Order: sequence, then structure tokens, then C-alpha cells
Amino acid sequence: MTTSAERPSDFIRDIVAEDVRTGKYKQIRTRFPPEPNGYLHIGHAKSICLNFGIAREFAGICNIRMDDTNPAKEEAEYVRSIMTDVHWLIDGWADNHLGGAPFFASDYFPKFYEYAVDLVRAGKAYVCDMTPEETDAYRRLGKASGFRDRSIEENLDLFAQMKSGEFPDGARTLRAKIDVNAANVWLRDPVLYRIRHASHHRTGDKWCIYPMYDWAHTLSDYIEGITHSICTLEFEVHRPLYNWILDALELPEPRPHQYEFARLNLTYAVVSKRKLVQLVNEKLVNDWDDPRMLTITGLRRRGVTASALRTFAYNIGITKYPSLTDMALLEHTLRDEFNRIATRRLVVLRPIKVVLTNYPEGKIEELDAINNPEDPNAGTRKIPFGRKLYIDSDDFMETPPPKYFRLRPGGEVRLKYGYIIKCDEVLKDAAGNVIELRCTVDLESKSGGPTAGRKIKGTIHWVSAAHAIDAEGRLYDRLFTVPEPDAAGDFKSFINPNSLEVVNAKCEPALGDANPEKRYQFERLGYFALDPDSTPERQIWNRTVTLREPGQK
RNA sequence: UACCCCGUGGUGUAACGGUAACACAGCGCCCUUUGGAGGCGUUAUUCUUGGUUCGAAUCCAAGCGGGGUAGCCA
Repeated sequence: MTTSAERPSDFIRDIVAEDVRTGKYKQIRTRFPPEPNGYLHIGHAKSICLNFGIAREFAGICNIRMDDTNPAKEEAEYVRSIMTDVHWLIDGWADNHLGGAPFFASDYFPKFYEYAVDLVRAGKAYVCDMTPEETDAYRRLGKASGFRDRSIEENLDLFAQMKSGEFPDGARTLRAKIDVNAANVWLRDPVLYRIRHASHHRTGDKWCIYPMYDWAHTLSDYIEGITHSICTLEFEVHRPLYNWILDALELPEPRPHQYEFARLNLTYAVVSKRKLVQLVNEKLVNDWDDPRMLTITGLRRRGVTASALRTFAYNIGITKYPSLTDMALLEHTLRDEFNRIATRRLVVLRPIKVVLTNYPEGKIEELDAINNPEDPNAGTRKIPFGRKLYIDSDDFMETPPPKYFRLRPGGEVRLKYGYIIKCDEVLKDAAGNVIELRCTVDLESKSGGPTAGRKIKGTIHWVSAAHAIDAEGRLYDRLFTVPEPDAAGDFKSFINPNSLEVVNAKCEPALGDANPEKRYQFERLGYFALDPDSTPERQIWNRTVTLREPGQK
């Protein structure tokens, strides 16, 4: 069974456990450091579960830190959405390990600047006047900048002028003086500060020099007392620079250490902020919270629960191998949880009318139905039954294939919790579409009745026409038609044209007081959740995931 | 091209020098008033070649394959 174990095992947790054992740190402290330039997605969820998971397993703390060092890209709106999503995901699980209010790298700008001055004083950084193109070219050639050997006094003076706004954007940078010939290009005198006369979402126009990722991130970790700085694989080559910064500043122990793991890839999906932005901007989906998006907000709207997402994160594990996880594993995780908790209801998605010709006009019966066969405490409810019903058009075929167990002309089927019916007549419109089935009921076959035990292969769901509640059903499918949409060519050309189907559903009356927090199984169809756009007059149901379907349908 | 990292069934992971396991997916059977769930069974794995060792998925080397980096983005 796939349930969330208390202590997952992976190479990072092994390291943390060892550090705890040796008493290397007083307390374990991790961090989740998003840049507020977009919405969080399922890959971030993996990282959040890792960092907060470690905090809760080792009695530690996890900080949320906005890595807001690039004023051109970042917005307060993203800060808000990030906090909403993280809180939702860790609520009741690791929220008591959260390091207080969100931290902001921008709050450390003054400290970053002081450290930079220290670095210059130590002769380990210099102001460089080369253009970005020249810098690139020199770096590629392993050639030293002509400004590399400026005096400390001149560097100090120039850096102060950079800060006070004496120079235009891009005119100068502060660079670390490391090794222009290093095999690792990130050690070839990396840029630490650049000039950007731009308004920052928090510091406004106070600064016109902004720290680069490596400088800001390393020092933020140090300032916050982070012990284990966990990031994705693309930062692996930055680790020597991370350590160089700590060494160059001669920062006292305890110091943070960086570890890297593989980001999440999923079949039939894209999981990268850049691509998700495109889907939104090019209107290929409705918005960031479109239920087809693997953003946390989209998943939430679709009906995915935080606990299921956490279980999924546990199931996929943590390694350094850049794997591709089967979307079926996510779907399995969802079904596994929902099967246990979902309230069962009868809903017809694509109705056909059925008239029971031998059932008395005006007669209504109340049938007993089980709310959740997996949970006896969920109890039962009554479902009204009458002469006119709706069944799903999928459950009737005029000329069915061999293994079709449902209704056919002259055939019998059992109505869940009700009677066995037989199809006598098929009525069609001028276009030849089936519009009504006229059936007869075996009046003794009701649950508990004399012929209730008759062996009938198929059981289908139904709704009383007189009592049905009309509702909108939004049936989602995977957003892409191929397992690896970004493997070759333009991923947007593989968008599934049928990723959303809207239907007018007929729901049993018990759904009238449906709870948006609850999960429902529409029997034989799938798991559904109420969309926030629902109104008291009209419900909108999002299909989170279908029931598992056998090979062919 | 250079540097770094990673290679365990179809997929995701475990095994921490002692003879490969769990989950997903697939297939078959049983059960079923959800073609769901559940039960039982089953297919299938250590990239290659050397080396170290009594013993290697595990340690070493080379090769092959995959990924990452080479922004004044993060």
C-alpha cells in the first residue's frame, strides 16, 4: 500500500541523519527559496515536501525565503500566491516547523553589500568595466579582465560609486577574483553585482546595484543559519562557488552545505516555470489555476488534496538521477486516497432518458444507498426512484462489442441499488440519435426482493429524472498527447485538444448540499470536486481523476 | 568542446561488501449490485569490459549512454 511513511530514506536524509548523530549542528535548518516570478508547480511541491519533511523528521525548521534579487522579474502578487500554496501544502503536517514569516533576500541587501566591501578589502573582488559581451568572450577564453588588478582603494571607490548610482545599467560589475582559467566556468571570476536602475517590489528605488544569485543565495543561507541547502541538479556546478564565498569571507562555523537532487519530470506534462508561463500567456489554458495545469493552484482547483500531493512526493523519492515519472503514478496516488475518503454519489454525465413502461405513473420509492463502502461510518442515504430516469449514454449500445456488459436492445442490466430492467424499445430523433429507451422493470428484483439474486452481468448508475439536479461537469484529461512533449520540437504542438470536455450532468438530490472541501466519487465515473466558480444555483464539478479503467473501454 | 553529475525490470525507487526487493504499469485468475476497490498469481532488472576481494549493484579504472553548466537569470 502506498501511504505516507513517517521517515522516508534517501541520500540527503542519510546525510542529515549523520549530521544529527555527530552533533554537527544545534538544530537542522532547511529552506525553500523560490524566486517570486511565477506560480509554484508540482516540482516545487517535491522540494517543499523534501525541505519541510526533513525539518519535521529531525525536529528542525524550514524557512521560506523569497529569492528576490532581480527587480525586473519579481512581483508582490507572486509572493502572495507562493505563500498561499506553501501554507496549503504543509498545513497540519509541517506548519509547526515553518520558520516564521517569509524571509526575503532583499532584506539582506545591506548585509550583502557589507560582505562585498569586505571581499574587496581582502583583495578578492574587483570592479570590472567590461561589457557583458566582453566578459563572456574573456571567460570563454580563460583570459583575465584588464581591470582585474585595480587597487583595493580604487575598487572600493568604484564599488561605492556603483552603489550611489554614478553609472548606467551594465556599465560595471563587481566580480570575484578567483581563477580566470578554472575548469569550472563558475569560478572564472563570476559577477557578484550588476547595475540595474529598476524599482524593486520591496526596496523600491533604494538600490541600483543588485546581487547575483550565487552571492545572495549563499549569504542568505549563512545569515539564516541554514544547515542543509538543498537545490536541484543544475546548481551542482555552482557548489564550488558557494563554498568559495564562505571561505573567502572566512565566515565562522557552523556553515551551510549545499546538496543537489533531481527535479521532477512527468509524462504527458511540462513541469517548468518557463513553459507554464507560455501556456498562460498564449491562452492555451485559462490561467495559472486552470485545473489542467500542474501548478499547485491548478492541482488544488482540480481537487487534488495536499495530503495526496505529499504522498506522491514520498512515492517518487529523492535521487540524483534525472528520471521521468509516469503520470500514472500520480493518478494512482490520487485514486488510492480518494477511494478511502470519497463520498459516493450517482451522477449521469451524458444523459439518455429511460422510461420504465410497467412502473406506475407518479410512484416514487426511496432506495437505500451506501455512502462509502470503504468506510462503514459514512452511513447510508436515500435515493429517489421513479418511472423516468436518466442513464449514461455510454451505458447503452445498439450493437455492442463482445464483452459489453451494459444495456443493449433486448438486454438486461441492473440499476445500482434498484431494479433489473430490460430494454424493449429504442427511440431516435430524425438524425438517428438515441433519445429515449423504453424499458420494463423486473418488479421483484429490487435489492432484497425475490429475484434480486439473479445473476446480471452489468450494473449501471442512474438518476431519477424528476429529482435530478442539473450541474456542469468539467472532464479533464492530460494536457498533452505524447509522453514527452518537450523532447523534440515545440511542446505546444502536442496539446491535447480534448483535455477539457464540458457536459451537462444530472446529479442525485443528495448532492444538493455538497461541500467544497469534500471529495466525491461519482460511481463508475471518477473522483470529483466542486469548482470554486460554483454558485448555489449551479454547481460546477471538476473531475480530478477517472476511476481506473480496464485496458479497453 | 571543456568541466561536473548520473546509469538497478517498461516506469519510479530500495538494497550502505554477503548473493537483488517494494510500488506503479502490464498480463491472468478469483470476488464484486461500482468493468471501482479487494484477493491470488505472473512477466521482467544491476550499461559494457577489466581490476580489487573468499564474495561486487555497491569499491577502482576505462569505455559507452544520459543529464547539467558555459546570463550582468535564478
